[in-house]
Amino acid sequence: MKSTCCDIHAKEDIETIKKDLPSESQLSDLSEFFKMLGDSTRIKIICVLFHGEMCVGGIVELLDMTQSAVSHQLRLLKASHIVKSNKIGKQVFYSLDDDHVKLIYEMGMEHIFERN
Amino acid sequence: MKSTCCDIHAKEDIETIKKDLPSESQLSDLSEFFKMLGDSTRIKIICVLFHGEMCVGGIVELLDMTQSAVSHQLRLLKASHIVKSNKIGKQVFYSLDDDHVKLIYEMGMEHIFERN
DNA sequence: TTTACATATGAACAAGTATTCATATGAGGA
DNA sequence: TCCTCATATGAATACTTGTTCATATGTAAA
Repeated sequence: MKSTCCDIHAKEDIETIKKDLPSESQLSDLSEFFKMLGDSTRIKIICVLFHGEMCVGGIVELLDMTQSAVSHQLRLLKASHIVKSNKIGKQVFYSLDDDHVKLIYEMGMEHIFERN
Repeated sequence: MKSTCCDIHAKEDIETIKKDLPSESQLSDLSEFFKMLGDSTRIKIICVLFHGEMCVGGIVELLDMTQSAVSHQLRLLKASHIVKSNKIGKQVFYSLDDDHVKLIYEMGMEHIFERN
């Protein structure tokens, strides 16, 4: 905890970086966002929605999961503004709500493939 | 679970999308990767390393956390090939090991700012 | 207005995980 | 060699979270 450990970095550098760091709440929001992508079920749902709008029952069939489990995850994704919903009759259609997600997904895939 | 729920989508569509989905293990790897970004402490560490190489003690001082907690998280980040380490004498310097991370981080930030 | 269907939701449980504490490792200086 | 410093690590604990089960809501058809 002593500041003597990093002699290679002047005290000023540490302070400069500290001031440059985003706020606690911003970083918290950001990690919450990535946490949404950090679950196998949710990534699968997002993957399905890359193909376009899909109703809950369709997602359930595609992923071979419980309707309840899918519904719970859709709720989280919606709260994070990653998906949006559109009710038509008895059915609720979900679709992606953010163009960044596709790019982020693709770069994540690149990371997976390029690592040793 | 009946396939009658999504009359708007022909049975063929469901099967087509199913075949188009990445493998279970790819999606699992991908979600594991995002899971690494989905923690406040780890995002902070990554954020610090955007400024360049930094020793453990420096990160500890910057984030005002236990050396043990930081070390545990660095271990996870290293296992995910997000950071790499470089030992010089008694100190271990960590730096980013993947160019995608910075881009992914920035897009994540855009998502945070653009949502309502 | 009943009934069936599509989806949402609350509670409970199991599994996973971040931090802490204590201690180990390993390298350089005395 | 002995001691100190920087970092790593194992075990324990508290907390978070994904799924399941049961049930509620809401919509359309009969």
